[in-house]
Amino acid sequence: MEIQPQAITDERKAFYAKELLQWYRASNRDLPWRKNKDPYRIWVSEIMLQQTRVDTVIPYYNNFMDKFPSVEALADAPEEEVLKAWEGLGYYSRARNLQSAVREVKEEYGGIVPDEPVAISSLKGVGPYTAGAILSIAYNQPEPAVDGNVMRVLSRFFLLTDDIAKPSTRIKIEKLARSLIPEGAAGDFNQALMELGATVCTPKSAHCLPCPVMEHCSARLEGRVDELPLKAKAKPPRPEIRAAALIVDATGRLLIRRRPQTGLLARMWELPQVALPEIALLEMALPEVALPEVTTGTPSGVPVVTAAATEGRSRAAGDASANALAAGLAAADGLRIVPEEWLTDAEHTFSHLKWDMRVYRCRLAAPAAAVEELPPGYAWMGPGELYRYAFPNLFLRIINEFGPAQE
DNA sequence: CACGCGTGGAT
DNA sequence: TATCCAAGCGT
Repeated sequence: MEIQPQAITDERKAFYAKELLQWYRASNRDLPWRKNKDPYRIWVSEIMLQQTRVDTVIPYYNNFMDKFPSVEALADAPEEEVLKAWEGLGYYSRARNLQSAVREVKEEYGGIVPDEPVAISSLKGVGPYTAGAILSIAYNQPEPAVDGNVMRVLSRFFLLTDDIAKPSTRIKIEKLARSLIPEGAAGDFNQALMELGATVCTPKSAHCLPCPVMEHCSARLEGRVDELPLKAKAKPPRPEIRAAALIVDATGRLLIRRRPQTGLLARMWELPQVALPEIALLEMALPEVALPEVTTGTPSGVPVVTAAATEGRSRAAGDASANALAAGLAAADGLRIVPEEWLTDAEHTFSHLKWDMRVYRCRLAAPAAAVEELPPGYAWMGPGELYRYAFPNLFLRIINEFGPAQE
């Protein structure tokens, strides 16, 4: 580790641990998962807090604990209910892994969350950070819990210049963090590190004046707080143009589709939608042009939108994406639809992917008698049944604005 | 090790 | 508007 030789000394370590612990015990936040040390409650909170802010988690956590207050309750719940309780929180594999791991705890450990590093680390969704957090907070074991906060805070105090985006750096900082844990105070100390990072020593601006350890902080003493921690830039998300179909039948039911078992948004519900082929991308880039009114089908039998696209979008672009949507759903699922009206564009950025989605109001092309025979994975969602299906936020917003009333 | 995996707040 | 990034993990 590239550090100043004088930066890490027993004296500085002792100062750091003592001051930080005292600060935390005097001023820590009152959070719902701090009511008691129930390992299950700590566990759920740590999973929810992965890559997610405290303020976002709190309402989800309270609702989740109401619905699934114990290992037993969560183990016995239907998966759809768990996903529904996670709806909008993101990283949905966390929910599936959590329930899977809780079921293992019920079956293999008699419902008691294990208190040994090897056992707890073997549970699905429990990595090095979460294992350390549960062991230290619930069982007060002297295990480090190194998250982004801890890497930032320690990088600054001890002037560590390793790239915190690299996995190897986390390993090194874990060793340092382990050596800092005060006797008998692992839980409070680990939380103190994170609390400092979340409330004082924040990424963009280190608020040094209220910091309990500023007096001996190496980065501050060297005037290098703004440079640390060192972190490699992430790759920008890959753009993808898509089109979605909002289809409501005569009784006000919305046509929805369940996503695959694995991958992006696994097992969540969505509007039927496709990625647009390159040809559509090309046409969308065209300037507005005058086109003859098209009222009949294309050679491939795919219907063409007759209403001119609105909102500054060119006629060519609207037709191209709507046609690609109809062709795509026919090819992928055997679902025959007729696009009727452009509704809106929805942009959504994932960590690694950026969707630019056109949404069309469509109708089924199938004869009325065949409408009940849907392709596999498809379902009709009746009015007021939104509570039964788990959607990612992107689709929730579209459904709430343009879908049938949910009362 | 690099990448896939959501969402929203802060700047 | 663009960028960062938050109590990370699985593959």
